[in-house]
Amino acid sequence: MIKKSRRAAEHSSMYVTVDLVIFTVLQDALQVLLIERGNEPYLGRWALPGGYVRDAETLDEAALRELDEETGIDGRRLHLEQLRAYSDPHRDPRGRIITVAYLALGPELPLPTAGTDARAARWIPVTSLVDSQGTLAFDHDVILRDALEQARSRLEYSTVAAAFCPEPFTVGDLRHVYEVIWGVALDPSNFRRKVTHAESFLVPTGERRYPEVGRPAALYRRGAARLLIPPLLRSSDVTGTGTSRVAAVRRER
Amino acid sequence: MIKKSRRAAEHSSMYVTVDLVIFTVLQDALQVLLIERGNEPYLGRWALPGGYVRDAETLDEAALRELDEETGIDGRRLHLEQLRAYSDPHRDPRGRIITVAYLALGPELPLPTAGTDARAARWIPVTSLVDSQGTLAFDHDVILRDALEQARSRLEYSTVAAAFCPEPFTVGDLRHVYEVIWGVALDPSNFRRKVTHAESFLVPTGERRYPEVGRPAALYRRGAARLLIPPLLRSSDVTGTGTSRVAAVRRER
DNA sequence: TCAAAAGTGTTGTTGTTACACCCATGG
DNA sequence: CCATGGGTGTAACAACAACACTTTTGA
Repeated sequence: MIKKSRRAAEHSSMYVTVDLVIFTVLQDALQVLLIERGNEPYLGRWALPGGYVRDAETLDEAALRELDEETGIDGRRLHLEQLRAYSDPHRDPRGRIITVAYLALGPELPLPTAGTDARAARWIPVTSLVDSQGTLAFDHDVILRDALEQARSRLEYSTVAAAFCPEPFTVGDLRHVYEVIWGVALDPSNFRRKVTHAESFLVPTGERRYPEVGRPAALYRRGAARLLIPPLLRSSDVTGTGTSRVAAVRRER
Repeated sequence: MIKKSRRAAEHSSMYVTVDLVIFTVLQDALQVLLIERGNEPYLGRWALPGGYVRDAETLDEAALRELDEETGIDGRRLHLEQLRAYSDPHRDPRGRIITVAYLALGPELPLPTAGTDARAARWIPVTSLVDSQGTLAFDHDVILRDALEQARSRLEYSTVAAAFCPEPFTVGDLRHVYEVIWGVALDPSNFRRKVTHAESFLVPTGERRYPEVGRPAALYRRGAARLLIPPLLRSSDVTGTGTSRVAAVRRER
């Protein structure tokens, strides 16, 4: 912010946007909120929700505002973190627009209504998008891929997985989140031990949930801990995209 | 990038800068490159090097260019990664300027020459800055703190520590980097086992280095691995700022 | 032969994996 | 009484911390 102010042509102001990668777990799949664009460029293509950053707001505030405008969700109820900035000079055909992507994680959210200039808004299974690249507007394919990896990594070292579960939830609910996002099957007994032994991760309510079939499960709320100690590591090969093998992998040797 | 284009006053273009947190290990301490500002605002105050992003370049390219301009270093020889964006509307008194911070890690670098509009450029021990907050220009104290935590965390899961060591280096050199950055003492034998067992972290050259005193040490170059498997975790309480206890902590119970 | 740093071996502990087994409920 | 998930126990194994010990050099 110091140098080269004499050569004004070399640097000029730019537009800055935030784009939101909003994940939720729905129907045994990780889903991302996409909108169908109602304007040029990329008219009719699916894209991440987002918008311009205003003069007097921080990026975090812009992300929260866009979240509210696009989904009607109160951002304080979900996990929101900055992912990174994307800055290719040609990423937007309208001109120089850099964007800061945000990762948002939340429990089963209401189906959003389309905004004023979006034709539609939908939850889309992430796996269907990652398998077939090149479908989203702008560089949103890349952003989505980075966000997915970030989300998977976050589950290892933090307690954010609980942000996907409406409270109160069972250990089984929580395990389901891990299985869907990592695309693997986890051993129920070992998983239980780990999450219940991690301090301040789960707070028992004392209540139980009676399922249609099977033994009732203890209910929990989210504890105060935000870091998961010790971490819950994925055993390596969690690189694929499929939720298809969730059932198949269990107990394979 | 879609909504509210009719209310132009709400969002306007902004200036975007990159700021560099350049770390090196020098004289048993982690040092950061700072410049003394030669212009208003914050004239005479110490700040992170950085500059405006130009029209036709990505943020990465801007960071590499600034690195070259401020230090004369070829950025391809060191580790460079995006940290995050800082966007407080009042972070720069000149107006709305958001910045994207970069973390750069490299081996003992040449003492930089001051740029055209910086009075001076110096390596400063990080601990002296973190202990006394509120000394740097803009929000650079916050950026520095975030960068330090990021660097400490990176050592756990990646092989970047080797980026601080001029090749070829010994296991002792590498351990020294960990000790200085984490501010703790590590057990030499256990450290050795971990880094030599991690695949493709260290490549033996077959040579040895003969120190002034003591047994000669095997020399290594950096291997191809960028992820450290298994990770080298700091045992928890690595939160302080001091390198002062490096020697004292060893073998405490 | 001593100091100093490199490097090896060993032991107890902790966390993980794989799996056997028991529990509580609705049909 | 059986299917279905919830939940406990346990033995084999891997990683790790602590630390005793050996090796190789210059002085």
